Amino acid sequence: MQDQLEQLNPQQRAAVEAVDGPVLVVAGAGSGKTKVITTRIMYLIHKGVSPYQILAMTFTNKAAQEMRERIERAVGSDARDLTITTFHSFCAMFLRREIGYLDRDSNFVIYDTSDQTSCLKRVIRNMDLEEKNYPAQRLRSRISYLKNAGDLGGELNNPVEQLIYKNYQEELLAQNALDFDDLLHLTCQILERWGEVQQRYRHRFEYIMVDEYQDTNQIQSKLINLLLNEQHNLCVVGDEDQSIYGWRGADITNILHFDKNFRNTRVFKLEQNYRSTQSILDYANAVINKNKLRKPKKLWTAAGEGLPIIIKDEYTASIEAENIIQQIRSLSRNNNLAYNQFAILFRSNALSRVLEETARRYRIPYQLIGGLKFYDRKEIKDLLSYMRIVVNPRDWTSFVRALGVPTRGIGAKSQDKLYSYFEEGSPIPDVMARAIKDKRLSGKGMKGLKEFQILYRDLVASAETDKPSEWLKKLVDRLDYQAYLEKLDITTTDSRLDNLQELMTGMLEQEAQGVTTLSQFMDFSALVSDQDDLNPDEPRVNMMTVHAAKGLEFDTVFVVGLEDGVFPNQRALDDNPNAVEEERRLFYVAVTRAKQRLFLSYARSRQTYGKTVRNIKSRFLLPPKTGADSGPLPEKPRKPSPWGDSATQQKRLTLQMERLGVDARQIKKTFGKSEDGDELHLEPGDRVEHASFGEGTVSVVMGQGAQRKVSVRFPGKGIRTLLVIKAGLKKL
DNA sequence: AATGGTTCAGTTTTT
DNA sequence: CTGAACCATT
Repeated sequence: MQDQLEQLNPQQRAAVEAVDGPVLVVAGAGSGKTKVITTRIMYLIHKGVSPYQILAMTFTNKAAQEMRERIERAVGSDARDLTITTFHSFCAMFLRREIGYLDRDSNFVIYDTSDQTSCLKRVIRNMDLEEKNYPAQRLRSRISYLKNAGDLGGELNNPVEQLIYKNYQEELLAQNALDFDDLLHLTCQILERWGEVQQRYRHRFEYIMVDEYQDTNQIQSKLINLLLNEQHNLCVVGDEDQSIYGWRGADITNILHFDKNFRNTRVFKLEQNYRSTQSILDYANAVINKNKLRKPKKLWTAAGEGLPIIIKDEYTASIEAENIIQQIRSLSRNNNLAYNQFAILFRSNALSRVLEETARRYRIPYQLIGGLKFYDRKEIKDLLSYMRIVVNPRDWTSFVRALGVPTRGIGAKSQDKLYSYFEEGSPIPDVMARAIKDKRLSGKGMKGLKEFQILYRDLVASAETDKPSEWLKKLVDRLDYQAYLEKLDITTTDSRLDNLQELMTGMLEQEAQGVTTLSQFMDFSALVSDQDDLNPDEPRVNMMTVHAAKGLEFDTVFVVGLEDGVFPNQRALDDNPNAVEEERRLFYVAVTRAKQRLFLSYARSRQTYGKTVRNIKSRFLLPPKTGADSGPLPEKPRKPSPWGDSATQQKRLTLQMERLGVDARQIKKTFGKSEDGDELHLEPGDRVEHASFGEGTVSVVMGQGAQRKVSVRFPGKGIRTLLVIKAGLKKL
């Protein structure tokens, strides 16, 4: 333990050792925040606190997993009893145990954003309202905002909307479903109303820590208060300058007023930055200094001045993109930087198009992070909808979806008829039985419904005996889902089938971790994001929104589209000064992602929604220290082939061939036997070594030959799925 | 009921 | 430029 403490700087160490009472750690960007939290937890364990009594809340699964693994590496199996989870997972687990207090069934399903929208549409349809006057998506986000801001239902504009809201909640109840926000609300409700439950949890968790506290909203802060006992052993870590989720109900005053809300708060400021050069930090400090809603803080580094920041004024967005891609190409060559050391950040996803096109044209590999989420994809949602009605026979939203995949001759009118049975309180199996008995549907629809009924029975039976992965395989076969996808759109079938394979892999991985029921898998799929899917070892340029980049770092960062109306966006400019401050914090987050090089650019004109728009440069841009806008960096003399040995060369060629769509067998032929993934015999449980991840344990093996893939659990890096021929694994 | 063509509105998203 | 929503066919 002494070792761990000595690795910390004085402020970090003080924050770690201050274990009792309320503690606020103001952790600037790149100041070693995760290290402080994990060391603090180890320190608590070292001092004799039972891991069972420690709770750490994060916002993402990725953060939670990372912390758990860091601690596991240091303290071993003691880490198992720690509760390190996201707010939503914590509440889901809590409610599976305790929702009975509210007279509700613990088999509830969790509705994601698109389920919520479908459910709202059902409600609006039931109310005989014009759907175009009440756009379900807009209402969904308003309702969600109000729930998060702790302003339950009171602030909707008009009586009709309030009624929609009321009916929506009733519909969720009838479907035995909770939306993301309800997870938190119902948890708080139970803790508030039942003292004995609250006592149980308050005594269980003696020490509570909250990560990214600047992003908590009212309901989350309320939850923490409900869990906290009279000792007030609460440590929150965050940075008000990185609060960028206000539009979702996050309340920056939670962190700004923390020391007022808790008397005797000890405050520790982490201002030493271990990520960026001094020029980057100076720029970042100057940017954020313009904000009023903050407490003074100044990042510094021992790393030295570094390269100047470069600001570029471009005529058009395509020229901007072109210059960036060329810059990446030459930096990569001259400084021997792999493509994944670069990131291009933008304010909104719409800006990514021109960058993608340019990267493709120059054959620079890239990966776009964010966009459509894995579990939001049609093919995934289709199959999950079957899974969900098996687990929860009241999930009408999923039932309707499943009925339409593949099409069974049951359209809106028939759905309405079926719904009338559901409204009377029948669960889905009864709805089907009654509709068939009463002959409520005509010809085609009746046939479809009968087939569905049999399928449903079989799926329920299969769920009781089979492992989730076997269950899924049966489902795909029974639906002849591949044929359905081909008929739907042959051009997308391949990628959709890949996604199905991915779903299968995810399921096998979960099974390897002890998941045995569909219900457990469903919670997992509802509560993960695919931020975890960011593949840092692939040598590809990263493109993402600034929101998606939070918490990440890259050697070289390009921030594009720095124009008034784009970044800051128009909405913020039309709104109040606080909105512009949030945009500025977003810009601050963007620039603090860079370790060595930072390029900022704006274009005088850009295509928006297919129209050419002229913009002026962003009010956020400050002149760089060196004065005038600089040109490209002076190029270093070219080094001889930076790509090293022939094995690396071969890997690169393989990658390139794959990108060009060369058949796997052909690749195998080109490189001979050595590229056969079967050569290296691996099975679950094997220990392997990877060049950048280090040692890990194989959890799943799938596919054959050149396509053979393995999932490996690397402590500290999570589970990675790797192609055997590409990964260069060494068996230990 | 399903399909194909038209019009129309639109940023950011940890769960 | 994109998807969602709407409308007119079969």
